[in-house]
Amino acid sequence: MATTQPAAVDRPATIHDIAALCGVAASTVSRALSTPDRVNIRTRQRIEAAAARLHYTPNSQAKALSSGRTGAVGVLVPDITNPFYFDLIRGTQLQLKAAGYTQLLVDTEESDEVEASTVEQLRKSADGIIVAASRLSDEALLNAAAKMPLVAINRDVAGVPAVLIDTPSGTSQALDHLISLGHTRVAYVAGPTTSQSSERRWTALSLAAEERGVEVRRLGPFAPKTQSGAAAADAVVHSGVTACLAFNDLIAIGMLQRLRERGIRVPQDMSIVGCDDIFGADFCNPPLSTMASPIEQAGRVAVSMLLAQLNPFAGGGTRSRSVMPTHLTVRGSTGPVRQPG
Amino acid sequence: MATTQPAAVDRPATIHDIAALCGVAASTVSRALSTPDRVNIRTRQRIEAAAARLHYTPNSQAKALSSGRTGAVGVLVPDITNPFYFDLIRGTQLQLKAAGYTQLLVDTEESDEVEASTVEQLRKSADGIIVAASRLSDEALLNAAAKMPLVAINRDVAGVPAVLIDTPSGTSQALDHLISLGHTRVAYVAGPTTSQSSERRWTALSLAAEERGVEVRRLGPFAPKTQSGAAAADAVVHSGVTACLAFNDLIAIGMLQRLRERGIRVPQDMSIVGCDDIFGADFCNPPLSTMASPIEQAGRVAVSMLLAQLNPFAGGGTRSRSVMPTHLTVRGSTGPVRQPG
DNA sequence: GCCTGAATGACAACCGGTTGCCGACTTCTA
DNA sequence: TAGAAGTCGGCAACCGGTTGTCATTCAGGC
Repeated sequence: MATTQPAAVDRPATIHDIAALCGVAASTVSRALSTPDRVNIRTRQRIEAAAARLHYTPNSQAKALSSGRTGAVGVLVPDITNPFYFDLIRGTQLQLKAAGYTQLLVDTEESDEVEASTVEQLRKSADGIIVAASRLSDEALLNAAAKMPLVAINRDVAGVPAVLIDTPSGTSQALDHLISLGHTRVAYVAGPTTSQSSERRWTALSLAAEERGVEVRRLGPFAPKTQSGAAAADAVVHSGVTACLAFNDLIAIGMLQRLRERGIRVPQDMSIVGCDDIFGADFCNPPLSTMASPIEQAGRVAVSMLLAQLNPFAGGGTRSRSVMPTHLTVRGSTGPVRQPG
Repeated sequence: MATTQPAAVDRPATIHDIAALCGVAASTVSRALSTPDRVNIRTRQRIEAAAARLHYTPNSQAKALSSGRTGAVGVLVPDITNPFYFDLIRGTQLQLKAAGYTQLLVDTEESDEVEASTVEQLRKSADGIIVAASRLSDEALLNAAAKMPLVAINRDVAGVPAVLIDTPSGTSQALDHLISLGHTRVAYVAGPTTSQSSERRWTALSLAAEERGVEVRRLGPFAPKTQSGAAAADAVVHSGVTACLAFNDLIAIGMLQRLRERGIRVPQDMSIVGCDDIFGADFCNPPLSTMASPIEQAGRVAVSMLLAQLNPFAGGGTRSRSVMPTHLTVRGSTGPVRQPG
């Protein structure tokens, strides 16, 4: 059967096949498909019919090569398996797809070198990139942003368009919450020293604490993984505080486990506030009070900002900075301070 | 400073730039870089030096267009935010990167149509694809596999290379575990009807139950999300069983929450076994007994099988099927049956 | 009936590589 | 020293589109 078909070898159809079928030049086919106004409506309809008949799909490589636009956007995250990024990735994916772009997702393995080389490579194979929690130095990031359209997420560098999640201001909410429960000695369980948001959060927190006349101390740094939770828990207990803010939910969840092993009750003996409201924060034991942020939305916003850079027409004034609010979600891991004595 | 540089407009260097710099033809540069034996060692070294000086990086689009190889592999998952896929994705990513390939990750949104169109598109822009938990019909999948190198994960279709996770045999372990705890009435909380593994698991389970003389009943189907857990929990309670196997951990975790709301204790009043051992299964409340499988390894194996298809040399006999074992991990969600009366 | 201009479509160069083919130069052999 | 064999590098076509330029056609205006 199949062999009796006239034209179709089972190779994807090209514009040349369509051109031959319609008796026009390949360039006409190209125009009919990309700038329909440039071609007579009758010709165009013939071409469209032929394209449909041949199941024509444009070759994105060729398109990219000749037009310089790849239709792809790189999304760089430090660690795919960190649940924090799930919703972010989903947000970017949905928004990119809606705009007809392909998402190139890369795990940079928490490494600035991998990140740098990925950026360099993507410079040719993507139209722009979105970098979450970049490990690059300020100048390296600025440099990258100068070379190609780029939006950073959770990284604040002058001159680099960014979507920021305003956890610093969330920390004062969290602190107020703890104060309202009677806590006066609070620890901050810091994330990696390379994390800008950890730094900014600490700054905001210590400032807020000073204003309110409570004591905060900083512990760490700890890697943002559940495995670090044990060490963090021990450090917190040893420090003598009654409550703590963890850099993120992974650490907080790890702490929960360690504290249970040690027979320290949460929240009776220790209150814990996490950050990010990741998958799992609502069903761990006890459920985690945490600073929730609209991560998926952050992803979408980042995409919109990038697309605005890519085609400056299409309205939508090009914001170069967007701050997502954070709010405290109180669950079971925070409670009144234990009355001494 | 930068403006005083002679050649470099700030455009990525091409082989033509190198050729001009070395006084050779572009084709020679191409050969020096891709088939080094084909070119004199002295010429080659000059070219390599020039390439380094110019920070030359090959343009992958152009490479793909002319050679037909893209250096990319598509990885399709039904839902990126399902934690089950995290480790899978990480496994494929690591293995692909090690082999010098780029991973194109796509979320097919649980839709066979999206999946089909993605496959069609990837046919040109990737050298091969890995499809996890395909929603395609058997014939569609077979057809896709005929058109391009493809490896399926968790999908068993004759003629389609696959990595299978042997949960069916895991179910009898789980059943034995429950029987050893005294349970005789057990429910299977089924996943989507489109899921082949749900079907196979049910088949294996009902067979094992018959052999052992215990009663199993099937409930569902339920969507593989925590949100479905509530309905599943209610159905299980209503069915009068004392233990159940859930299609996956997401449903099981959702059930845990619902049961707690209803004041039904796990495991005293109801034992639950999940499947997949996803992120969160170890810290939910109570920690979930579950069928654990080496998902990351499954991803790696899938990549190896695909690469074996791509370059049939390089040894490593092309297996077309690989089965990953499953084992039961017992945690807190299963316990002795409650003595009636 | 001629001129102007818009509409239309063909031609060809180009994007950045790869690769088949061939000629020139070396080197080895007889 | 001539001829054969092998090395090495250049030419040019090609991958599948895009796009600037230009010739042709046709309609309308005078």
